[in-house]
Amino acid sequence: MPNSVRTFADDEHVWREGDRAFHCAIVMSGFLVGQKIVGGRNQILSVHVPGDMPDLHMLHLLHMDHDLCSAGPSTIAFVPHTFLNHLLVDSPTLTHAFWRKTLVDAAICRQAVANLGSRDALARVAHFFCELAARLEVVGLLHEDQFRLPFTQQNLADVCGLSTVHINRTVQELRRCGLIEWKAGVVTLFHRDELACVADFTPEYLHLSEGKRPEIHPLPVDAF
Amino acid sequence: MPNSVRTFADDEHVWREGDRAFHCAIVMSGFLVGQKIVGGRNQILSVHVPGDMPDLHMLHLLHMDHDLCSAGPSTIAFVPHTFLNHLLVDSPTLTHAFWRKTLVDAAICRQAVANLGSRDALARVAHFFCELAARLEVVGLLHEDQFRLPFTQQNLADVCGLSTVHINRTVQELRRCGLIEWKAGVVTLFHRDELACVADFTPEYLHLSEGKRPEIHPLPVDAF
DNA sequence: CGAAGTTTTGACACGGATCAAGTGAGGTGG
DNA sequence: CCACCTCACTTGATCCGTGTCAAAACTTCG
Repeated sequence: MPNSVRTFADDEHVWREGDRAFHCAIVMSGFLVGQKIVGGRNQILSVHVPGDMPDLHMLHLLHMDHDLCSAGPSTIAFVPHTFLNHLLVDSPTLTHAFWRKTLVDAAICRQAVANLGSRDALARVAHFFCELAARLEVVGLLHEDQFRLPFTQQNLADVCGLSTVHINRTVQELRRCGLIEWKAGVVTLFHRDELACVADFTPEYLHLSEGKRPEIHPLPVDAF
Repeated sequence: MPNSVRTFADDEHVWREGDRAFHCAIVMSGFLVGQKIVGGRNQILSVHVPGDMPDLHMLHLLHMDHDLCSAGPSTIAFVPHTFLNHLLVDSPTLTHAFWRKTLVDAAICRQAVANLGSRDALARVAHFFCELAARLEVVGLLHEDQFRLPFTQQNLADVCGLSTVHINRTVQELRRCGLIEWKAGVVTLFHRDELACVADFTPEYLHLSEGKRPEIHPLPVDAF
């Protein structure tokens, strides 16, 4: 694919709200977050890990409705929309794959709504770690329940809709319970099952292990 | 389109979490909500108005990750996936339109994250009314800033992640300020601009008035 | 070594939850 | 047509989770 790669420092903007994008970003390394100032606070709407295409939706929408910003240093590849559009015209399969990717992002977003609307601070933070671990595992960035996370506690506060002070106390509680460690930008999960229990986390919404999309004329079930 | 129409009473389930769907629902009248029990509470993740296709994502995902449920009586049309898939194979334009629809739903979901994460009760409720009015206006169900809403205050509480008691007080405050009226299942917005101000509502994220998707070989800009 | 940013701690304030009781309004049966 | 029941809405009192403010300890880096 034709592409140009660019590196971003911590807290550098890839797109801003209102921007019109002519390229799709692909996270090669590091983390990107979708965010927006609302009610005087910065609210992180989505977290994107390597392999994600955080602005795939811009293929069909005219203007960004939030900022896209690096959290920690990251390297991003940009592919022209024109190229992708030609690709998609020729390949229904690829179209479905891309579409599906945006649908999984939407499912993750729905889960965030559930998280913010109905869980207390401890469960929210625990859920964040569980989800991130699950997603990083898929792309091979989780090693022995351990992963790099170049976030400040402020970032985590912006994800969880909490104050930094309270995030700090909540993270300490998770540490005290022996569930996680987080220092020098590295997170370790000590008891993933217990953490998942605290978080009320189940990974189904990530739609990870679902079989491939069936052919349009489905095969008999026992063909699988 | 081949379709079967069914009516649902208040609080009847269309799909449940884990279900596999072989038809797409289209809301003909009434309201559907996507919801999920989380942390002992019922959290409404999305609200669907007539014209919406609340489970369009099930064309590509295997299992529902939340319940779909009627709020108030509603009539729903069901179209077989097999039919839609054939339609989409033949029409890239329609594929883009459907894809785009799921992307707008995702944008609305992101806004819900912002809402729950960063706004206080008053702004959340006000935002809900603003958004719903804007969406109903598009489908011609808003008449003189007035629309039918067959919700209980409990439903609204589930949308906003608040208790019924507090929803009640918040709605009363909006009434006291002369911003809304809500009785007998009919909502009236008295000062939409002021309400939008309280809610910090801007409709861009609904991506309503954006021009149509340009052709893949774009025309010169002054062609519009 | 100093400066700036991040994490930690404590004291206190407040928004919203919870609990409990009371008021309606619509639906049903006698 | 009225008595009753149920469910939604309303109100008041109290409690708790989280926010805010302010300062101290620690880190990172120039």
